[in-house]
Amino acid sequence: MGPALALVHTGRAPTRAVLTAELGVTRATAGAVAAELESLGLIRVDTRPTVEAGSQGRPSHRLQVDPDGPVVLAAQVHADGFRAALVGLGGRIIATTPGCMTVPADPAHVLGLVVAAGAELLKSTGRDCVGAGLAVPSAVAEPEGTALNPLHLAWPAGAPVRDVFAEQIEAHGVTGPSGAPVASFVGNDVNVAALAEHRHGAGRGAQHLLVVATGHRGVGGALVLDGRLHTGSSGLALEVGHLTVNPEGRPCHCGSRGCLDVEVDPVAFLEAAGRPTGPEVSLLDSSARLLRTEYDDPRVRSAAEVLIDRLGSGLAGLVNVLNPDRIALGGLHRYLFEADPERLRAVVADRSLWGRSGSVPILSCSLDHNSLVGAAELAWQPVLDDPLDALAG
Amino acid sequence: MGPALALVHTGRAPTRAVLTAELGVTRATAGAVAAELESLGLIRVDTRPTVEAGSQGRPSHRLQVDPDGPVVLAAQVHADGFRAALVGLGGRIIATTPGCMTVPADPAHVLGLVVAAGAELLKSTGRDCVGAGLAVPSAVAEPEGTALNPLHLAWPAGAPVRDVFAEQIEAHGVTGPSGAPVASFVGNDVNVAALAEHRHGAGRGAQHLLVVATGHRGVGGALVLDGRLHTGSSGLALEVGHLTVNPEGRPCHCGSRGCLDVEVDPVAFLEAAGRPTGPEVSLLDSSARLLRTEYDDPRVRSAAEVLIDRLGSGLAGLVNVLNPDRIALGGLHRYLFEADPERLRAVVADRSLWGRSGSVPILSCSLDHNSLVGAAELAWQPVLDDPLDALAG
DNA sequence: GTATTTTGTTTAGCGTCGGCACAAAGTAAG
DNA sequence: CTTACTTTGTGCCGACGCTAAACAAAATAC
Repeated sequence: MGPALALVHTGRAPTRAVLTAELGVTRATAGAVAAELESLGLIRVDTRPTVEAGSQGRPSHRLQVDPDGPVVLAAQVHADGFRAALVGLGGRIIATTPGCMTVPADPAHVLGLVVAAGAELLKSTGRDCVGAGLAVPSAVAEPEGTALNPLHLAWPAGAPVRDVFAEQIEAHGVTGPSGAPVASFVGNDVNVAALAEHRHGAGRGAQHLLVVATGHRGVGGALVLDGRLHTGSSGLALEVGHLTVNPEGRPCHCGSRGCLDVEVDPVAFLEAAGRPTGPEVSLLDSSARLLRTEYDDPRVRSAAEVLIDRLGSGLAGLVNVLNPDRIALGGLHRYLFEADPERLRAVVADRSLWGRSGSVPILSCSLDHNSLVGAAELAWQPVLDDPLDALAG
Repeated sequence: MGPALALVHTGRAPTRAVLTAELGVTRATAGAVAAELESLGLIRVDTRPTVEAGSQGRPSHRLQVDPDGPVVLAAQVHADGFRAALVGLGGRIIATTPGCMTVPADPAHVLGLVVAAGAELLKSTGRDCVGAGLAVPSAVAEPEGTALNPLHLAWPAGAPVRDVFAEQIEAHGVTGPSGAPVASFVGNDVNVAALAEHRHGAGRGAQHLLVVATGHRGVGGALVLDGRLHTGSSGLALEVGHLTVNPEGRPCHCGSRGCLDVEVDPVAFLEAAGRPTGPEVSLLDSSARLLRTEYDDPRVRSAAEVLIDRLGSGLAGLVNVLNPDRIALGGLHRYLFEADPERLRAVVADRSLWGRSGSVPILSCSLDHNSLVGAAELAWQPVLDDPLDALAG
């Protein structure tokens, strides 16, 4: 049954006829698989006649994820607080808490709060839960599941986030249909956001998707290869923050100088534009506002151009190494790109080796809450891989 | 039957019992698969009693590739000439031509010579041929199969090497058991060398293997992910030659300065060591000799240390992005590494972000003629994937 | 109204694999 | 030397999943 549910999940199998073609099996087999998924309550077959212009033959029934089907619990923690959501198949956010602010606290406390919020959502909606996923702003070492640099959270380096999250899931009674605590997964926020963008957003249809994004501080990268996240052999791949993008640049805590991490982030931008870098929470937002509404201010524009050139230099280096066929940008990088798309495209093309790779399409991330949806993707993965086993076991 | 032959090919299935465990099937199934492969003439079952100390139970028969089985034609062209070989399963070189020198000439001429040499080997040995592979010192664009920068060969950029190679295979009557011309494949020399090292050399058992190597001029990189070559979405990944490793370095033809390509190659080394850079053909060999026999010369040592530091800087950047669990070095990089292994390891560990990734093991490439064996791997791949289909079709 | 096209379903049959029993070939212990 | 035990290899049977093929259904084309 393998990848059939994934095809419906990502919208690549709108009908049984397409599913048949995508799976490379007979209509009989595809029909049986669809019936099985329907009996599991995961998908629905819409038998209403669809008005499709210019098509001959018997109209096909539409396959769609069951809007009343099971959900997964998605959680995100970041510097300022946390958010929990319930996410269905297809990346649909069924319910979400408002963004909650917290003071820094130890992992068990913060994850307890976010899991409690998610459990509350489950209770109030009455949905079945089949998994849980968490996105954290830190590299996550595999296979231990520890957070190596949760600096923004004031957590100790090496905090065992996977285990703590699993404990909280169990403690708050987040159980699946079988009554046992659901399986839980933890990933870096940019990594899982890339997964979400690949399946439901700006990365749909890309073979190799590179995502680069900033949060309030620091730069993250992620790579989706043939539909799977590339996290390297110990979860630490795509640490792109310390590519050199300005040989004369400011020193970085890593020991080098001119790193992407310190050269292309909201602080660097606001300083270059001569704006205050006051209360931390709004650095990204105020950068975005500046780029969108005051781009005719010469200081803003020239600051943006300098940062665009440096970002382009970093992206070109990544293009030479990874040869992706699409790039999606998030956070400040997205706003810089949208301020002057052609400039960034030109810099990347100019500094990457092959015109062909240089012309790699660059897009903005297109999903709201892509880290939440991505955390949910982690939790959905076992169901996508083997629905029968994941729901029955 | 999938990966069974690949397990024998790479030495991971020495007996049927191990094959059973590796495939995760029953003994009955594994035995049937082995019998099938034996009937195809690909492997042999050695029933002689093997002396294995300390093992209870019935001794197992050894599975080995059939030394008299079919071969593939492997070809390599480089700046100075070419070489052809016949390679059996297991990466065994059955026969090889001596290295042949040529003057630069057009692709059809050079590839005609190398294929003719290979055809001659086939004729003189009387072996069955089931495929052909070619390694070229140039990026190969996919899916076109064109050589983008065959500078060392004095070929035009964009030369359709795959088509030309296939034409020469057909023209010289290199046919398989069915009588049709064998399938042919072309790859970049460092890429296919990485494949060979992963399967039969220094990369055995690695999950994600990074290979960096120099030839006479220029730097090449390759990445093997979960046993498959990562060539990016258009064949141009791992162009590592233009990583910046020396911000104050010499200008590079790519427009930047201080690129790995010009900072860590034989010319840069010999110049730094105050040695002549005369006749092109021996630049790599004389660098190697210098590093092995005159490392107590202060100028040699200090030149080597400077280049080791720059190489380490480039490798650290790649480690941060790719997070491999092993690195294998070839060409000059190998000799630099062997001159002072601890220094290179220390630089890589120091400049990569995580101590854990920093401690990634670094090794020397260990196969003779790894590009030839790698070219053969390309040709073997269809047989490994589906022996029945590849040999019967 | 009839033919054509495409989709969906039913049935029969084939091949692959797992489970199981049994045989084979060694070591370990008496 | 005999017996017990462990591990490997093989033959048989049944469950399962898939394909092929025929049939049915629902639209358009003429």
